[in-house]
This record gives sequence, structure tokens and C-alpha cells, in this order.
Amino acid sequence: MIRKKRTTLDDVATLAGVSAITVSRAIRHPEMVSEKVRAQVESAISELGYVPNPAARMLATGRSNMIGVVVPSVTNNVFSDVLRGIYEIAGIADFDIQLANTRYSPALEDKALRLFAAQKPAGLIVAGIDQSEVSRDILANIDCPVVQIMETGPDPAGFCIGLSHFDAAHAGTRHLIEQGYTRLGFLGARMDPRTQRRFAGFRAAAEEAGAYSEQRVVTTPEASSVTKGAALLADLLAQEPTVDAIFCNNDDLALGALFEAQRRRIRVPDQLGICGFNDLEMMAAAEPPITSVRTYRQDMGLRAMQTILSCVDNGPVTPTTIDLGYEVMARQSTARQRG
Amino acid sequence: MIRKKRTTLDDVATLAGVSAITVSRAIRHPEMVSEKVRAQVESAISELGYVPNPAARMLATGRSNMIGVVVPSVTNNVFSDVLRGIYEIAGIADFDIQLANTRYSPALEDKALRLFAAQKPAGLIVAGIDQSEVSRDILANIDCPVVQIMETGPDPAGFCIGLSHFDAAHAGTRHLIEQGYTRLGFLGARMDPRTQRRFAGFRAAAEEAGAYSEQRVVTTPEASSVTKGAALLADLLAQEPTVDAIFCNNDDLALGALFEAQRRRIRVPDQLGICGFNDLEMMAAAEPPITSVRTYRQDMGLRAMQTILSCVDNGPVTPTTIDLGYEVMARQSTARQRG
DNA sequence: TTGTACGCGTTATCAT
DNA sequence: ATGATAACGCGTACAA
Repeated sequence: MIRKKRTTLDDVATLAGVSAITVSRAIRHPEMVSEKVRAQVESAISELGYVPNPAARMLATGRSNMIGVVVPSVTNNVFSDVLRGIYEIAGIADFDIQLANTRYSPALEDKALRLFAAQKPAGLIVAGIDQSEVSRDILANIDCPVVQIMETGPDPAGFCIGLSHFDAAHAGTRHLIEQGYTRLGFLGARMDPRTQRRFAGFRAAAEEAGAYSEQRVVTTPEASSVTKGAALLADLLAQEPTVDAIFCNNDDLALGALFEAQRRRIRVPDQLGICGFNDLEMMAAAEPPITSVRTYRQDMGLRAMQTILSCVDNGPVTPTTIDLGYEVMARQSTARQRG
Repeated sequence: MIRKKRTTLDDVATLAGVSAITVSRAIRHPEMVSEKVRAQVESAISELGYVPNPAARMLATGRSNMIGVVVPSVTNNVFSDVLRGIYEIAGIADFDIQLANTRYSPALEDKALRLFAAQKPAGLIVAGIDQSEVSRDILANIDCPVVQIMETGPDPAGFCIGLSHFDAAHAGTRHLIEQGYTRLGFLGARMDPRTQRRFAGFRAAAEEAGAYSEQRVVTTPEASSVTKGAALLADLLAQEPTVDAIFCNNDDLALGALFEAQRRRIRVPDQLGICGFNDLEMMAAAEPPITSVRTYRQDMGLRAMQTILSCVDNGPVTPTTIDLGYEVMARQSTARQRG
């Protein structure tokens, strides 16, 4: 049986024998209503299965409890972890999350932000710091807390919670050098701005140590995957067989590279050191365990949400930048026999 | 500079020198408006950067262009693929996706559906067929197309797009038997209803071949991961070292099991056959490549969206069930030397 | 503590 | 082809 009309505040009010506004108050500010009335209202609500109409609420208040989240990919493990952090808080704090997937397209990002802006969100979480002019403009003028995650950088559009990918990649590369590797290679996919900065970090560290060669850099604009990691390593070996360690754009590539090395009976870490980026769960479980630069992705989601919540509660706060840092998780894949 | 008031239909109307309702029509039914007026309106819209207020629209029409998606996890690769399919269509068809994460909790699923129902969605996509009584009730009474994905089963709540996990697991297990393995084991994590049905499929096939033993079944209620796969295999080997092949709940476990086997110098596939479930991208790239039962997850998301779109366009259609099937991707991890 | 009047931005309905 | 009016469900401001 289909109920044609949804139950409204008025229905509840009638059943409870009070006026609509009283019901509204009983829901939002229970302390402003007498004990007795509150009980009547509550039982009426559950009897009717009343749920407030978010659209009407938004129209009346001019704001929603929606938090818009803009990410470039939903398939990537990296963002799944961020989302987990976000939903963790969203659940307990009763916020609606609306996810926009830009697929690494600035145009789609503009579109998503424009749509969000029209909905008076309680907050906005956007991945990365490479928004277009248009997007920056929307973010600058919107009347809600904005949190950029994944990365820290100059001139943030609001709050910023992330890390320096340049530094993190630099540290991972330093680790390779400290392990005694001298002919470093780089495997990269997608090559979006964030990836580029990781590459820059690699390059800087490698050059400082005289371990860099353009011949040992292999990249593709396509999305990263384990399969692609294997293919890129194959390309690299064809081009410069003397490479003795690789820094990978991310963990998928690193895992694929490990598999390819195994296929070719290349000994890891002795003949080839492998370092990934992000430290996905599987890195530690691999055989050999793969060294990776750990990032705190779930924490970024968590903190982004907490930031927004505290703005909602305490009114506007001056935006801050939080650097969550990174950690080089040294494992067997780079544990070269010294000497 | 912060614009205090958002631009409304009236603003556009004033600038264009027409009335609000005309602007509304120019947007939704351009063919009902004269060429001249349409041009004026369009230029006014882009000059003001007008974006319709979805809340007001919803309040007026009683329906939204939101599609609610209910999944038990956002971290799991399996659902990421489904989401990719969904967002692919959502982008081009201008639907808002709202994602609810139930974390495998029926109570959270009820809550999510109730909230969605209050928003008059254009459609609902829910993962799985194991909804609670409350949820089934909501789905039965809601006035929009409902699509259950991931799995087919009796008594669907609406459209149903998936596969029989029992059959798929049965087929994967048959494959192991056909390869000559006779002492089959099972690795399982989470053990939600869908997983249970996969186990049932495994068990049925194994028993039919006299290859089943309860001693070779190792499961955990915790979430699956590569690490967990390694741990479960270790448990299994401690308990029943004679196992000669394992069917894994999913690919994460399979990969972890492979790593653990490598650590112990157990030869795959000769000493131990490994079969996963879902056929994530990395399975084919592993060394050795891992056999897995392929499912069509992105396609499920895609088709679920298309189903909803066609309902929106063509009015109510009688719900159907689509079985997308599965395919056993036989690879080296089960390519045992015969004889 | 509780109630009344009005407005939020849009669309449906009924004119013109 | 275009416009006036009411209504959607709720919250704010003010009143009782």
C-alpha cells in the first residue's frame, strides 16, 4: 500500500494535540518543551514514523546539514580510506554526505562545486589543492567551512589537512639512498599535479645524491593499477636495465612491480629495491613486505569532519593548516645487504 | 567578498525582463518558450551564475533528482567498482548521488532508508538482498524504483541485478576439483549473509566431490584484508596441513594467502591451489596469476542506474531480475600438474 | 511554555 | 507563449 501523502509536522501535531511549531521545537530543542508535551510528541512521531523533510527545512533555514565531498576518484583505495573517516563521523553526527566524483577533470570539479554551493552545505571537503580559478572563486565566496584534504600547500582555500607530497616522496627516496641504492628509477601513473609533486620530491632527493637519470623515469598518463605497475617496470628494465631501485608513485604500482620482478627472477631487495607510496594495508602483508611512505588518509577524513563540526558548533574559526605528516615504513623490499 | 543572498529565479527574471515562471520554463522546457525570450533568459542566467535551488524545487514538485545508494562498506574494492558504474551514469544524467554506508549494520540500513524515503528520491539502489523487515517495508512502500544489486535471490524488493553467489562459489570450487585437488579448504572473513552463501556454494560442491572437511574451514567475523588472508592460511595450515587447495571468500584473502604460501615456500599451484572471488584487477597481475571468480560489479552499478533512468523516463515498469552471471578465470594459481 | 503569521525558492494550476 | 496565484513543509520572529 502506497501512502500518497507523506506525514508532516502538522500530522504529528494533530495527533499529539499541539501545534506544529511545538513539535518542531520538541525535535530540535527538547529542553524548550514541557516534559509532558515532549512525551506526547515523541510517541506521535514514532507512531507515524515521521521524518522531517530536509528540503523544507533547508528552504526555511537557508542551510542544510549536507556536507559536500569532492574527490577525483571513487575507485582508488586512497580515497576509500578518506571516505571511511568521513562517514565514520557523518554517521554519529547526522550529516548527509554528498559525494562528487570529478574523475580528475577540472570542469567536473567546477560543476560539482557550483551544484554544492546552491545547496547551502554545512561544509565542503575537497581533495587536493589544485582547483581551477572558477573553483577557487566558488570556495572563496561560499558561506561554509571549506576543508582541503590530502595535501598541504601555499594559499589554501580554507582549512587544509594533509601533508607535503614533495617532502614525503623526498623522504622515501632518501631512504632508498640510505640503503645504498645508487641508480634510482621512478614509476608513475596518472601524473596529476599531486603525482607531479611526488615526482619532484623524488627527483630532488635523487639528484642531490647523484642517483638521478631521466632514463630511469617511466610514466603513463593512464590510471594506476597493479597491472600497470608490472608493465612500467618492464618498460623501465628495457630502457635502463641497470636500475637498482624504484620509487613508485603509489602502492598499486609497487605491488605490480614486485610481481614483475618475481616473474623475471629479479631478487628484491638485493637486485632491486622497491618503495611504494601511501602504505596501503597490503604492503605489510606482501612477500617480501614492501617499503612504503605511510600517509594518514582516514585521519584526514576524520579531522576534516571534526573541523566542520566544530565550525558549526562554535561559529566561524580562522582557517588553519594541519600537516599530518608521513612515515617511511622501511620493510624488506628495500633491506639491501650492505657492503 | 561574500554574497549574502543567493541569486534566485526572480533575479534572473528581472534581469531578463520576464516573469519568474517563464525563466523556470525556459530552463526545464526550452521548447515552450519563444526563441527570443530563451536567449535573454540564458544570458541572464550565465551573467548571474544562477543555479536552481534543489530544495525549493523538491518542495514544490514533491520529488528530487537524488538517487540514494546504500552499501555496507565504502572501503571495500568491490563496492568502489559498483560506485564507479553508478557515478559514470550519474554524471551525464545530472542526478545527485547520496551514499549511505551501513557498515554491515541492519540498524544503520534502516536509518539510512528512512532518511532517503523522506527525501522523495528518484530511485534507490541497495546492496544485497538481506534487508531487515523494517527496511523491506520501507522499500515496499516507497514511491520510486528500487534496485537491489550484488546478488539475485527469491522475493526481490524491486529490480534485482546481480548473480547467485552460491552458484558462483560452487563453480569456483568445481574448478578446483577439476584441477585434481581433493582436500579443499575455505578461507572466510566477515561472514555476512552473502559470504555465507558463497560458503554454502563451496561446501555443496566440495561435499559432492567428497573433498569437504570442516577441519579445513577457517573463518573470522572481522573484515577481510590481505593481512587477514595470510593469517587465516596460517591458521588453516596449523589445523590441517594436508589441505591441497583453498577457496577464498574474496580476493584480498586470496592474495594474502598467496603471500603466506610464498613465505612458507609452499609451491602454488602444485602444493596448494588458490582461488579467489570477484577477480579484482590485481589477480591477473599477481605472480603467479591467481584464479578467481569474476563478477561484473561496475556493470551492476551501470545497469542499476540505467534501470532507474528508464523508469523515470517511461514511467513505472514491472520489476525484473537480471542475472549478470560470473566467470571462473582460471589462472596459474590453480594450474596443477596433473597425473 | 506555547502559538500565530509569514517567508524561504520553486513549480502546478489556471488564466490570459 | 506568458503571467498571476497558491502551495509545498518547515523555521524565524514575534506575540500571548
